[in-house]
Amino acid sequence: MKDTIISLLDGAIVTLKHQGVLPNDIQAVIKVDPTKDKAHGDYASNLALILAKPAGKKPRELAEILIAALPQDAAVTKVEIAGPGFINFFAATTAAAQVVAQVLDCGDAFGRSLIGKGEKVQVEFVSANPTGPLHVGHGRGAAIGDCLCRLLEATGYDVTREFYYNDAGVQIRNLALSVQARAKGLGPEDASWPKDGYRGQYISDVADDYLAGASVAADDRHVTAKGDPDDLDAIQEFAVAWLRREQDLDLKAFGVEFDVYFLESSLYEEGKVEETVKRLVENGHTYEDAGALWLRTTAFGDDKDRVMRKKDGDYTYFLPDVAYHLNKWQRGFKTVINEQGADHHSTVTRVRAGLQALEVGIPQGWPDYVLHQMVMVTRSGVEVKISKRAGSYVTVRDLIDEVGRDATRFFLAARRADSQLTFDIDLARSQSNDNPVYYIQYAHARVCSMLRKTQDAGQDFDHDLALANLALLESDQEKAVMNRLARFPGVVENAAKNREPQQIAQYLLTLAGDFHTCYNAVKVMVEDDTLRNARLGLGLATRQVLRNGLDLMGVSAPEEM
RNA sequence: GCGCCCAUAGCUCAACCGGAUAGAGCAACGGCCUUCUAAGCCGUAGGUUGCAGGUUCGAUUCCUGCUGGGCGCGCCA
Repeated sequence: MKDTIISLLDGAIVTLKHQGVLPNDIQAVIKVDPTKDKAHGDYASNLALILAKPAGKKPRELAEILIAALPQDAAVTKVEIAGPGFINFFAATTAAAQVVAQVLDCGDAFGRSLIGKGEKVQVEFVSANPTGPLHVGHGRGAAIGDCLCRLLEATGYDVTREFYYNDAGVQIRNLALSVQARAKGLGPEDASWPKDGYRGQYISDVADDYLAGASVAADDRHVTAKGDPDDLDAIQEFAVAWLRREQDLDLKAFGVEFDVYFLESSLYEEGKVEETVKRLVENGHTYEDAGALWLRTTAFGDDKDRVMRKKDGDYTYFLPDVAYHLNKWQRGFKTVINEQGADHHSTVTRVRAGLQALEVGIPQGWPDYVLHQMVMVTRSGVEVKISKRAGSYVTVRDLIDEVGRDATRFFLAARRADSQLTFDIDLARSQSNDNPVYYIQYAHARVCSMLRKTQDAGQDFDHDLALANLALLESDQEKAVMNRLARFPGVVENAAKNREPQQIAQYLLTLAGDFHTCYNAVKVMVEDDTLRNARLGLGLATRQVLRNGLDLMGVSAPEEM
């Protein structure tokens, strides 16, 4: 429909250029948008406003000329000029109703597109170090990152989900020391407890399993405990595997799967870190000062230079980061999106600067970042800060256990990444109309119920009869639903392009609202076969889009509630 | 002090690369279940989009300055 209108307007411009009414050199990107207010018709274009200046005419006057030159089309019943010069189009019912046929025809594919042309995209998200269970912040990253991947897949990209983690640094040593302390019967209150040791209950669990000689299997490793409390390296190996498994279980419970787990240690083992240093030094972007090796990142927009190699000879985290991203580039990812907590935003400029200094043709501003702000969890209006499992933070699993996977995913992905999020446990777990997840799922279940009812009555849905009678869907409420359905592909495209998963959540809420309104206004189970089937067709199309949208968020679409 | 992000109804949040009268939900008030699931619907009320300027036909959206909040400013990650 939208495309039809664009081509009509295009036709008008061509005609007017021929007639000399419009200058030939005029270039216009024709924009047609669905209207917010149905008094403005179904679609509107600001073309006359855009062209007014180059055409040397007043907007409303130009709008009149454009309308006069508009080719006839059965899909458009009325065209009006409104406001400062908008051209409003009223779609014929039959034309608008075609979306129902289209949705039923496309099924799961409705809303999907090939915009990405199979281009490889890598999305790195979560990337938690294996030092504890995943916390809410990781949860937000997981929800946003996974939804983003689903959006990119739906728009035709070849997506790789990647999880990067450090399995060897100072913090991992700290983990091993903490487990060792527990294995030796020490607690945080003891004088010899490691400085900055991890205190959660899970540390004791790891220690117990280690002493018991347990085996753990994670996605990318399998380790059997040695049981010797004096062997710190063995403890470390076991602890990392144990927490990798723990995080695997967190992610599994959350319904997120990764294609690649990338180990920071592999960059050292394969000499990638050394290579990166060498390249940076050769390019003349480094210098030594106070026993450390520095990279002149200020030459690439950073506000201070950064240490690459500490005076003790170890590298800072920053260097493997650069090596890792070089690796991504070398794997052929022209588009890489890093989903991270905004508390790490300072790494963005740094990593990009390092990549520029490599001088290997990586574009400025590569890779892309999606940064999410902090999450605060509240219960009964009070911030929740502790969890038995992890000690000082709320875990993803705590939330899933308490409010369920659907609500957790929805709540964490339904807000813009760059605004702070308050996760209200009471709201998320309430089985009531306060809860937006249920509002959407209920709409889906309602259609399913409707379908069951007709089947019970021996009035099975007649697909052909429905499609032949879509013109009967005449009420304002039905039209509102149809117009909403028609917008879905555009919303998906936009959400993917802008990397904004929350747009899907928002869309689903409005679609569910349109549907509930329609449900109350228009009865589906009527005697008239043609009418009943047409309406049922609309219901089924709505169900399909709700399902497709929920699937993009990784949220289930229950058949009954 | 410097950098990044945010500020929209009493509360939680939307607003589709600048569009028409800024929208939902919750909370408040008034209605709707012998009829497809009331986890729903209809109606009423609620706003100087933090403040002050600027850009233009038009600004919640873009720019500048301020105020308030979050995060960061390690040879930690």
